[in-house]
Amino acid sequence: MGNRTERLLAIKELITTKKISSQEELLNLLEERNLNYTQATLSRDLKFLKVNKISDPEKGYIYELPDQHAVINETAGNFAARGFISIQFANHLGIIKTMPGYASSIASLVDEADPFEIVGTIAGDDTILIIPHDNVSESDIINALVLIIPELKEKLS
Amino acid sequence: MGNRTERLLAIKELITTKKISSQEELLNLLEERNLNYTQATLSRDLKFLKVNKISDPEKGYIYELPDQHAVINETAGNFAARGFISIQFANHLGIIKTMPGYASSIASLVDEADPFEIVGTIAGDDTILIIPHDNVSESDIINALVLIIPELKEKLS
DNA sequence: TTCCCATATGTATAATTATTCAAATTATTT
DNA sequence: AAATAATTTGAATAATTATACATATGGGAA
Repeated sequence: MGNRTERLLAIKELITTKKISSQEELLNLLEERNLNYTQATLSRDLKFLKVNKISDPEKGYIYELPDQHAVINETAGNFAARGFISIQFANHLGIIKTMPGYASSIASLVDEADPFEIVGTIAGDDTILIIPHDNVSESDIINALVLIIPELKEKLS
Repeated sequence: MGNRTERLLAIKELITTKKISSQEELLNLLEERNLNYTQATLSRDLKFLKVNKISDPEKGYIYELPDQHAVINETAGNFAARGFISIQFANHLGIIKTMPGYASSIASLVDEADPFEIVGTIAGDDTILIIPHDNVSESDIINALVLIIPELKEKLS
């Protein structure tokens, strides 16, 4: 034993690829992969993975991973917040680091909101350059960002 | 006893307004409204209403009505629809033009929805290349897009 | 009305899932 | 390394949820 991680990955894969409606069913599928555990462990795993049980026309109820919906579910702000990594300042300029691919969409949120603290932005793939107006402090910029993307609040304090 | 409808309405209301994590809990809340039933009936009601049980940080798992998502849902779609400008086809490839910065986030919606018409996407800053499977028509692609982002419907007809 | 038939519900129980407790394993500190 | 703490797991069991079966209720059809 001892391969909790392997088991959790297998569970995620099985849940996304098959319609599974009970822990026993899942248990058997894991067994086919030589992952032998008990129902108790599975119960804990499902809770850990925050697996939901949702209505299904075919099988009554089936397990589903939580982010299935979360993706669709997402607001622009959540989307931005997820990709946001950090902001630093150098020479009166702000540099936001994002996850790959997120920079331009986050920057465009800033541009659209058009906060008066900011002249403009330049976005690459994972970096945004924030160009502030004169006499605008770093904390002004941060406050403006939180205003535009409230979901960033936690990451920025 | 004959007020099944009243009971079902009460259940829906209770589930949307409170975090309820067991049938017994729900049973007691119904009792407070002079709706006296048994757990068996509730079990059937929840199945009838297609109520899901989803992970909740506070209470472990709670009941949730199935269309809750649909509403929030709109936001990601609206976000995408707002940035969408046009789609054209050339050489069996689709080219979506978006407002600056929107390309990658719209493309990721498409990727995540994974429609079987589409092999994959490549996104720049304001352009997405859609690579369809063979034998897929332009209108198939458009229909798939509308499925993924219903808000696009008006723009695409 | 009387006889069906479909639906709704309760009781009892089966099936499923969560948890307690102890043992084993793994990680951390001294 | 030894000691200690934290984590993981299984077995047994508790708690929760679903269902088989019986009974009741209400709505047509004859």
